[in-house]
Amino acid sequence: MPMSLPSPCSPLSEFLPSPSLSNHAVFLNNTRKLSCHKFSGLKLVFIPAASLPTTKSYPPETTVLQSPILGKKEQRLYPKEGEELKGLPMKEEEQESLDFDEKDSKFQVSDLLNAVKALPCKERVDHIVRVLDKEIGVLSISDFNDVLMALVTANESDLVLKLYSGLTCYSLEPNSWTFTIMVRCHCKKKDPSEAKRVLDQMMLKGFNPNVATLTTLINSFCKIGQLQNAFQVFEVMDRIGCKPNIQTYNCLLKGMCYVGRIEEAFELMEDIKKTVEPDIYTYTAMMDGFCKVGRSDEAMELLNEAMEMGLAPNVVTFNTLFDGYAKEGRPLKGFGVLKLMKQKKCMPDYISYSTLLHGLLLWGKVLAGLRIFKEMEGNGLEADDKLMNSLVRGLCRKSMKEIDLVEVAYQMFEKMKKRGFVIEHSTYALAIQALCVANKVDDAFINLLQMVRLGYIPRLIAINNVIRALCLGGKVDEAFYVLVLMYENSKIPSRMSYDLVIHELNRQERTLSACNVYGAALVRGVVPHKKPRR
DNA sequence: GCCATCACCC
Repeated sequence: MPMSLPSPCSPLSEFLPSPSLSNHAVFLNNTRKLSCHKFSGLKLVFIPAASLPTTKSYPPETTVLQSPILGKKEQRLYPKEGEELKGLPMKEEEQESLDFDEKDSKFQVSDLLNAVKALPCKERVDHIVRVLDKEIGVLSISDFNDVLMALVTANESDLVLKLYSGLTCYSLEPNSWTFTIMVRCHCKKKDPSEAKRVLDQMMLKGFNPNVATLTTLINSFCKIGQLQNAFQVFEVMDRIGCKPNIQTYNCLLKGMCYVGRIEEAFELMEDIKKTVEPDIYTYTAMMDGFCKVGRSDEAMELLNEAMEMGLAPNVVTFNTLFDGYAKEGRPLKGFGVLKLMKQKKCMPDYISYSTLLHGLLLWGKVLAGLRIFKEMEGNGLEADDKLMNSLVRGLCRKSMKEIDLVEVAYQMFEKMKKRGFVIEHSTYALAIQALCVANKVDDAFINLLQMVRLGYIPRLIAINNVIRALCLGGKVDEAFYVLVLMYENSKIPSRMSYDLVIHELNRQERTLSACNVYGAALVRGVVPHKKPRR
């Protein structure tokens, strides 16, 4: 029986998350990173007026905006001593509410706000930065909203909260739009519960939220797996007669997939088809759901269905499939996806290539990976440090089974260093391990020294690998040097480390040295199994 | 006015 869309008449429990989540694996792959916002370079900080280095006095609760990126000392919000303040004269009641110590202070943002209002949303913050060294003063709630909105857009949630909490200081009453902004702000901070409280407050004041606001909140709950709360908001929507749109449904669909309730999500999708027109987001979300649980073929079927419906898959749609096949252990399927993608005139992007490449490397398809890497570079997409590290690690891992590859791996590793890529600890570790396996003892030794010089403390297993390789090659002095290097970096070698060195010293009949090493071990609280030969 | 999608993990 098809599941109907939740409404106040249908039992909510059908849509609520099961008490124990059936698919924990889903969560493992959902550590998402915050994307860099256009304005992330902007850092606006509040400085308590009380701490401002000025002879003018400000009310203790007053804070001013200051941007560290302005840098210059001259760019500030408060006037220089003796400087004439610009801006409109303050209204009587504002002066009253601000409770200035000096009533003749004029703290204005009117100029800023007027200029900001004239700008499109996205450019507002830049402008704020530019004119922030002018004084600030608040006119109306809608001006206030404009500043709040600009700051939310600029990912300055904390700043928004501070501004909002000072609202009453300026004798301003929040209006519908203020509440909407605050809901968004809390959602952006991944705190939908707080957003819900704002929503309740908003409705208590007689304002009705619209579909965009409610969808934001639903999405926020879904993103942290709180489907029950998401559906509660969905219910509110129905109650106030606000019609959900395709975005709303897509959020719920995604939420269901996120908590592993794939079948229900699929049923929901079928119902969406009956209610509203699904879009490519709907399909992509469902495909992602299938992919995340290892059902990429079904995702591919959905892609075909979407295309038959005349929906144009985008780069995200395809990238979802790359990831699905990669996780499933069928990374070569990615080549077919890549081909289809190009057929559909969809340009693969950085994520396409890196996902495919990671998948190939993960499953040992290193040569195929190299091919993709070259195609990627050929398309003008430069691999970043992380991807390069990953590629080299993949090559190293593979080269431990296919010794011939060790040269390719090591060349790439050295090329990375030359090009100035950051080499991660784990990359050094794997390179060293691969070099040991390939019996390139000197290179392994050199790289161990190099990584220590870079401030990495190698793990015992890496240390012992190198010590073992050195000892096997008779290079016991170098092996001993590794021990010393460890002391110097406050890392106590293991019993195994000492055993290897003592054993080789014994073999070379360097009894005195063996005794010294044995003694050194005891001093550090390690009792080697191997004893110096008498 | 404001709302929805994808990757790297060593």
